[in-house]
Amino acid sequence: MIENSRIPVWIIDDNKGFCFILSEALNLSGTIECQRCYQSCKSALLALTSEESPPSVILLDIKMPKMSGLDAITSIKTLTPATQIIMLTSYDLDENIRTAVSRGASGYLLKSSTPSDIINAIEKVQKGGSPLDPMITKRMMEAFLAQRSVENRYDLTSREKDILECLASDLTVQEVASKLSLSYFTVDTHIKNIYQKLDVHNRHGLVTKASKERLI
Amino acid sequence: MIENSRIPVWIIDDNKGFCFILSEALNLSGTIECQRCYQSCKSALLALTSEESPPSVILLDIKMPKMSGLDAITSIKTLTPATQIIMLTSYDLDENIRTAVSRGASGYLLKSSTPSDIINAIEKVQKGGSPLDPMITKRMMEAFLAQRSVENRYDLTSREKDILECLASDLTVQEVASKLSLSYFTVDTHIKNIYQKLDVHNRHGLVTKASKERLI
DNA sequence: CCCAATATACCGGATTTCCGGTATTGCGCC
DNA sequence: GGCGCAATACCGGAAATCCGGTATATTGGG
Repeated sequence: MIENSRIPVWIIDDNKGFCFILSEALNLSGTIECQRCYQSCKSALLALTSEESPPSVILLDIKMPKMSGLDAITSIKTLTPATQIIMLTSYDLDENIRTAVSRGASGYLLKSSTPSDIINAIEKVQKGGSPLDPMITKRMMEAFLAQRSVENRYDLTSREKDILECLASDLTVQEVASKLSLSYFTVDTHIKNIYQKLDVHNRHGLVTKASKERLI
Repeated sequence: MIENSRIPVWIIDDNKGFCFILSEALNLSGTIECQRCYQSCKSALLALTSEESPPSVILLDIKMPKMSGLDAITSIKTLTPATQIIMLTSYDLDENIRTAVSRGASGYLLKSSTPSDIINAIEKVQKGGSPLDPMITKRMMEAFLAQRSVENRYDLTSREKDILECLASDLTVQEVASKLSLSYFTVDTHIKNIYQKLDVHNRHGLVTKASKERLI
């Protein structure tokens, strides 16, 4: 069963030379068997529909003539859902990454990766992981941080967030006070503090800012 | 050239009986030649990849085992972009319609359509039209209307829209007045009218409502 | 030509918000 | 134990908003 334990992999990339070299490298690893290389999505999809044993992992380029690798993801995932897809491409545009991940790609590597990076990624994905290029990881972290909600961005306390919530949903100070079982004055104080933190000076400015920067 | 002028059509629907009947009906029309029926997307896609002469029009069901007709649209449009797709399905969920149209379907009929409806639709799509079930058309109109922006939905006058714009961007009544070269009282009057139309009673309520329903 | 709608403008009183104070309690941390 | 911070609470005056009036000029359509 030693040869059966090797992970079956296909490569879809219109660069024939790249396919060949990578294929050789993968096979040298001992744990991976690169079975096929396709230069177009169409031929690969055709093989997937007729093939009785789909690969465990597909390495997929984005920029290819005719059908883009991004579009191929959906088709592959529909035809053979169990096949894991790792994008292996030169393009690191945020939009491409988002699209790939949302369509079902499990990993995203850049072509600047070394063969051993790719081998690691294939093994990782086989274990249910999501291998990402370190550069991509960094970018995702940044995006994640950038998405911090207003409250966090402005260091609002949890109580202040409660108040903000109420203020956004059209209640008077008095109403907020009863809703949260607080004194009118307490709410007033909180509001003053929120205004200071968000650098606004009235209710509509607050709502506008909060809704602009997402939240509410 | 008489037989060549007939429009080549395929049907993809897992209901074999339905395919057969419809196929007969289409062929009786004289203008249409129903060449193939497929009971699954997979077999149809396979045929499309190998076939040298794809059909002009495909009638496509949504609910099918394995691959949904909705998912097939993308693949068909990639493989043979010139092929027009008409959805022919029992499902009239808005979400399905949106998906189908966004993925490239040209028409959307319900299975309650008569054979002559379907024949008309095929001929219409061949001429570059977008045949839609009357029911669907109605629904789309409603959605279109529902998408009217707040101002339109609430019949705001153009001046009121100006004011609303300013109010949303954190200005006091006084500031709005100078910005638009109006008297404080005029702006105040407009605001009263806007409040009445939008059924709110204060600035933050207005901003909240406006931003919730898009705008700003 | 008149009417309805729109835009403009004004008044005054009630209500709400804004803001700068002050103050107490509790909690975690050095 | 003291310090800082968060949460609670209160006061009062200034400012802004809300609202129900009233009123005039313009304009487009029947």
